[in-house]
Amino acid sequence: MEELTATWPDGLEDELVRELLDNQSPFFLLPEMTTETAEDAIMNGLISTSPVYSESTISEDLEDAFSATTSKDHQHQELSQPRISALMEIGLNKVGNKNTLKVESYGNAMANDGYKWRKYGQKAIKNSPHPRSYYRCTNPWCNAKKQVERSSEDPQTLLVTYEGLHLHFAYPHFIPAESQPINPTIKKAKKTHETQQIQQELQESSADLTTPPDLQQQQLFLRTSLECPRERDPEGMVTQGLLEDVVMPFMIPNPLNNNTSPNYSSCSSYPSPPPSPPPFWSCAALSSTCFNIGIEH
DNA sequence: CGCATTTGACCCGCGC
DNA sequence: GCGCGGGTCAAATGCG
Repeated sequence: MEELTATWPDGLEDELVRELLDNQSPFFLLPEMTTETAEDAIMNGLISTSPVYSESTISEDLEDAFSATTSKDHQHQELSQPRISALMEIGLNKVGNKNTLKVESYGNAMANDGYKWRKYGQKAIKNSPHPRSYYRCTNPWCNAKKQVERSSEDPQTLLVTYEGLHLHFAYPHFIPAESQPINPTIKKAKKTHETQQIQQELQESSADLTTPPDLQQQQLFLRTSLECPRERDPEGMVTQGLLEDVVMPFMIPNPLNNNTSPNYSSCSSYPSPPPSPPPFWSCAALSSTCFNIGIEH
């Protein structure tokens, strides 16, 4: 992946960090920011102008921030110190090999983070009066997961750990447009078949490449993302972004309107074509990233 | 009826 | 090897 980031336009990585650190960024709307203000930001295109970042860029940034002492590159090290303090300030932490973002928020944003999750387990946690719930993205070809538990220190604080990608947002970029097989009228009965078909197409589309399949996908995604990073849906909403993929749902508890179409607030709009994510977040390739969200009432 | 949630069982890694 | 704890599975159940 390093060779991938080497091909990126200059400043792309730092821009991500700026977004991470910038409280004024539409990606990090402050608690006092009203939903209306958030809508304005969205409608004004502030959010939609975000570039697309790679999984490695994000994780490496966070990695840099939390392992400044191991930074080899001097220039990198210079960046790391302000990154550390600033990232810590907005609540970025690291849990094990995962990155944790602690964001002061408001309301029970976790109840609706804009994605549709299916609960697949709940466990009592030792030394904690509160159980931990396990959720998966309802999209069958999305590996995004999250864990939600209540903080033992502050019962009003929910600790949310994200892991994996909302990769389904990227599939439109993997799959050649003419081969997108999804018929919106076909429902769940064909889910398994469709999943296999997409996987097969993914393989076929990259069959002539010599790099490993995973890297092929990432490269393909990166390439298409960079070539058309402002792809918009018919409403003019951007269908790509990056960190807001995960973060934005918490910063805007009620994205635009809760009563919009299910496709808007849910990633479970499969098997219809998936390029209609919540419009202001992304198909970001964000992997193994853990966010720790503090909810305050 | 279809889908989501619940919940006990099971699996696996880790420490002793 | 064994026990423990975290993560996942899957049948049962609930709900719209």
